[in-house]
Amino acid sequence: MPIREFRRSLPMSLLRAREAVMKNFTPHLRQHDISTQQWRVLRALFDAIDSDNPEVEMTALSEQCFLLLPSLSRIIQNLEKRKLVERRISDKDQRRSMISLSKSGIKLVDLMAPQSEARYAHITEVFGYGKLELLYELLEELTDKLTVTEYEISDEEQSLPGVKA
Amino acid sequence: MPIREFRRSLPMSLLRAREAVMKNFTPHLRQHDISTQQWRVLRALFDAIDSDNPEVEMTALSEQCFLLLPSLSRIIQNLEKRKLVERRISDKDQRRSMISLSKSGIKLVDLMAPQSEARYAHITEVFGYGKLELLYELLEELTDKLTVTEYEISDEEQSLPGVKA
DNA sequence: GCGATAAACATAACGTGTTAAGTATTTTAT
DNA sequence: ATAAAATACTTAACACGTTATGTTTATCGC
Repeated sequence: MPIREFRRSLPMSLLRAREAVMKNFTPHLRQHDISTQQWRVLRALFDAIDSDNPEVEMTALSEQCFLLLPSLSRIIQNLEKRKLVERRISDKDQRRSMISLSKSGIKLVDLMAPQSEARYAHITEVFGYGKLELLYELLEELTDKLTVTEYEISDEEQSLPGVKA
Repeated sequence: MPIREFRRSLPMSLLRAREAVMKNFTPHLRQHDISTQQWRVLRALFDAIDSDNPEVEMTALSEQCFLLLPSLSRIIQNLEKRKLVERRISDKDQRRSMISLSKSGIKLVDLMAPQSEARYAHITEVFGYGKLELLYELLEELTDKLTVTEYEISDEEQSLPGVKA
């Protein structure tokens, strides 16, 4: 008997959906020479301004943006060169970098965010609010259930943040 | 008013879910030095064996595997060096490459497929068959609806395969 | 206090994503 | 029949994903 037809695979379906969604955003981002990952960083730093502290450490930022540290390291260097973010070494701990949006960074997010929100509204309208909420819930539940049972199925021991064996 | 909290963004949710799912497969793939993309190619070529023709053209393969041609081009070169796939120039059209699994390629897929299926069964069990089906349907509908309306919202004209304006 | 360990990042290396440009065939138009 | 356009890739360039390794600073054990 043939193995499951591979076009109906969960990773592929998620990938296709993600690509379809992203195509609604990337053209606008590209007009400003911002990648989707760079945009995630800018958005996260923008959100931080409204909270207590506008400065975010690399590790915290990498978790919020779902980026690995090596990727974030390059991205911040890039954004730093373009004067969109600023880096300050922590006084208390010389290892820590405190990242924040620069003035032009804030200006850029202010400029771009409305367009992004408009595209998001478009997706919500096309797909339907109820279905979108349902999809969010399903995705979250899937992620949670797979993350919790993750270590049970790994052959080799691997570090699992948040899970103490 | 603050813009929508960015951790609840559709691309991020899809990305997190995909990552969570992939973590069930990648350790096994890595044991055989196969990337997820390489695995998609091997699986597609394996499926082709059961159909009428075991040889697949690059363009067809790229569509089936959801890979852009430049990526596929590198991947096939890699798999060719490792003697997992074979390439033959089409007699009818010298531009076309006909790709097929080699004997050792078939052996590798035969060896790896059961493990992959087992992981997939695990996911189905953990998440629930019904929910998985529902998720598939939602993802497909989302993808379709966004793909159809794609050209309406693009600022610049861009080539849209499968959509004649 | 001082050596060992850990934490916070940076760099390196390789594969992939993506756009642009190049090459070689085939088809089309005249 | 031949120049022009299209097709099927390949190559190039740059950013990101991922693992491994390096570097610096802080903390822990004694």
